[in-house]
Amino acid sequence: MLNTDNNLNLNQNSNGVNEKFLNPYNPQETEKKQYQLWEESGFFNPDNLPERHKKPFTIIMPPPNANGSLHAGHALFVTLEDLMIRYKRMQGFKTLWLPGADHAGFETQVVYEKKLEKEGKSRFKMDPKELYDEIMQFTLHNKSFMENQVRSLGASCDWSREKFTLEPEIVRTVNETFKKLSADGLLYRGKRLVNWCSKHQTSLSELETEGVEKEDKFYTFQYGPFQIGTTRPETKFGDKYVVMHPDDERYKEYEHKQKIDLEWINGPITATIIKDEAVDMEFGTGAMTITPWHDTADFEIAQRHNLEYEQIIDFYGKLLPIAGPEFEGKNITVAREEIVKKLDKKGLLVKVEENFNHNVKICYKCNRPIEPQIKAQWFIKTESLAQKALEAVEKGEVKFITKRHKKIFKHWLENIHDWNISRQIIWGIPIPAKICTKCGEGMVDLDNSISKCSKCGGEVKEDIDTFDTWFSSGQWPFATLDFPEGEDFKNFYPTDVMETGHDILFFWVARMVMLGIYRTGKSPFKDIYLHGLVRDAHGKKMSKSKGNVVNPLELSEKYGTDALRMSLLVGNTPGNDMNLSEDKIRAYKKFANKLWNVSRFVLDNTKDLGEIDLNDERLKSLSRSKIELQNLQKITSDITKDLDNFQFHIASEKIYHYIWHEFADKIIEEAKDKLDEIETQLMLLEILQTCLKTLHPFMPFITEEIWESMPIKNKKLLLIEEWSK
RNA sequence: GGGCGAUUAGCUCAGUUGGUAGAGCAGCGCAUUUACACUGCGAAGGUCGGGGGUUCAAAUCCCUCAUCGCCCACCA
Repeated sequence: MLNTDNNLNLNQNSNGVNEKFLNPYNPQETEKKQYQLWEESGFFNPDNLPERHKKPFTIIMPPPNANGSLHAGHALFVTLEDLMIRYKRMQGFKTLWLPGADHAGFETQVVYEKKLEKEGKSRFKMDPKELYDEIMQFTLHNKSFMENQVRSLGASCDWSREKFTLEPEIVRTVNETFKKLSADGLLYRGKRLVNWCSKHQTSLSELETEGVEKEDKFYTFQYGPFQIGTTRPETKFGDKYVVMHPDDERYKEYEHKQKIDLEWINGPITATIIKDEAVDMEFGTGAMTITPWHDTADFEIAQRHNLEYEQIIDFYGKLLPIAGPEFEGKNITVAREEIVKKLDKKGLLVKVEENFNHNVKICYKCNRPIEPQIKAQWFIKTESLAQKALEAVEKGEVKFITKRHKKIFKHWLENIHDWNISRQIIWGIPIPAKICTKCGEGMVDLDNSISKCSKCGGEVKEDIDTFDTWFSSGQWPFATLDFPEGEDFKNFYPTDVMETGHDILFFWVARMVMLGIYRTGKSPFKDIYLHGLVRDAHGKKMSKSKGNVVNPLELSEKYGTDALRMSLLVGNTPGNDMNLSEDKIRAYKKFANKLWNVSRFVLDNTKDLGEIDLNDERLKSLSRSKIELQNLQKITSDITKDLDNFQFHIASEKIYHYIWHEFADKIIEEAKDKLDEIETQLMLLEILQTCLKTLHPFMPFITEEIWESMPIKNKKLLLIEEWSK
């Protein structure tokens, strides 16, 4: 299947140019071969790098979710991180790029549930253990698939150190953090209002919900002497508090905590008047009733005044017995109109306004409205953690490449809420805790040794919830380096660059900084490079429903990985979204071809030199005298500066421009008249080898392939060649 | 309700300390025994969203307006 002529031992070309250069550049063949050579060389592993590689440079790879194929965003991060790693490796750093795979708790469970649904099954009818094992199989299968995709994008990461988020060592670290948080008083189990998704049957963090504008009917009801407005009549069964602003002149005759009798949905009730400043006097009538169990704002009011809470809606979105026999068990979506009808009949409906615009929270996965519910969950007190993270940013221990993200980051940390880390899903790390069946007390229990409640002595049961994925992945940088005792932790922590998508700045980056400092005392990384979203050619967000999703592997198959990589680098500024079009990739395929032909020309016309030594005195004196070589030096030094400043979009364009419009268009054209001069030949070879080195981090495959044919003595892999100074 | 980003050639985007506007694609013209048709070369194309200001000089700094997009926020 392989064309052996193109594969082996074509380095010595005493009788003319390599045969392989007679054909156009063939990325598919080259890429497989070169990746294998790199991997077998062992140089992806920092321990195997030559002596000169001393100072560590580390990137922890954002572990891709092991639940599907890679998308364009993955191709982008692999390209950016591989660029940095290859550049630093050539510069002589002891580079570690640590790959991983994420079980991606809720994400994967959602993917798997969809699969189950298609097969007519439901997770709620399955044995939890069986379900877990099935998802594990599914994940491990995808994991190896995903790893090969990362390979084919050219990632020079150390596979020997690869970590999976559900490995025992990772789980141990995560559990210990949980315990430490508890010991330090930063963890509590509280009955708090959580974002409940009735479809997925789990609570979600603030970040896992989305706010959307929605038009609803706005109802005004007569509630005793008051008129109260609502968009959610179905929650009103339990409303027995009517709240107004203490300064509202209209209601000054009523006193705080005053009781009044009134007629309501299912008959007469006694309501209590509450005065609270949270009420907006300008809105509606300035009076409202509250449903503390199902509304965040109401919950806070209720807490302030020590009011009673009642659950109206169950966890499946159905009304509870409190709604009375007429409504009990009905789905809230159908009950709403019926309740309005009933109130109307009783003469309590004042008016209905159509098209009332308001914000509602929805589940970011299924877009169903979130039903706030009170539930006992584990919460992390985030304030002190956030404080430390802010200090690290202030002191410059963590730097943002895109300064606007520093602002966004700080703003979020300054307004942080406590973090609910309990999830009611099976696919994840089980929370190592016991819950008292009597008083509800939660106790952290890593070694399964607690058998009765520490507070009331009651029976305990295991907590069946799992951790929010981000709680464990927030510890990724130190967990993967075998914190606290491992050699890797001592050598490679803190890491150097965190490169990831700006969409997970809060989800992940902020949590890593907080938890990293909390566990290790140091920020887990020094520089944060955030990339934007990869959009389609016209700036539209890629989505399966729109059918504009591109598969990076198909593109790399079609145009070559190097071309794909260049198209993701040129003109892509840090932090900003980018558009990816096939036209652009095609342009860099042409560039690869151009370089291929340049190399053919140079190699074909420098045969007289034989094999030369890179330290050849002739090259050195040439560098001092030739204007072309001085210009080249200027270019490479500019590019070095750009790379150091994370200006990859500029660096990539510079090398592209130089090779095509300087080297090929001018230098080679002018050299054609004096090809018989040794000096000319030396110059061409020198420029070519410098171009290959400089271009290697951007386009690793073709440069290594050409390098293989360079007539250079004691040649190493280009992968570990020295970066041109 | 706050905050942020964008607005540059027909399209998609670069342009990091202010110094006569750049790339890819599309379109136009020329070139076919050559390193390269998976091509080369050349030309064309922009009052840098509007208005105002600072400056010898502004796409770049400041103010303001407009349109689009994103993020954050417990207003029934």
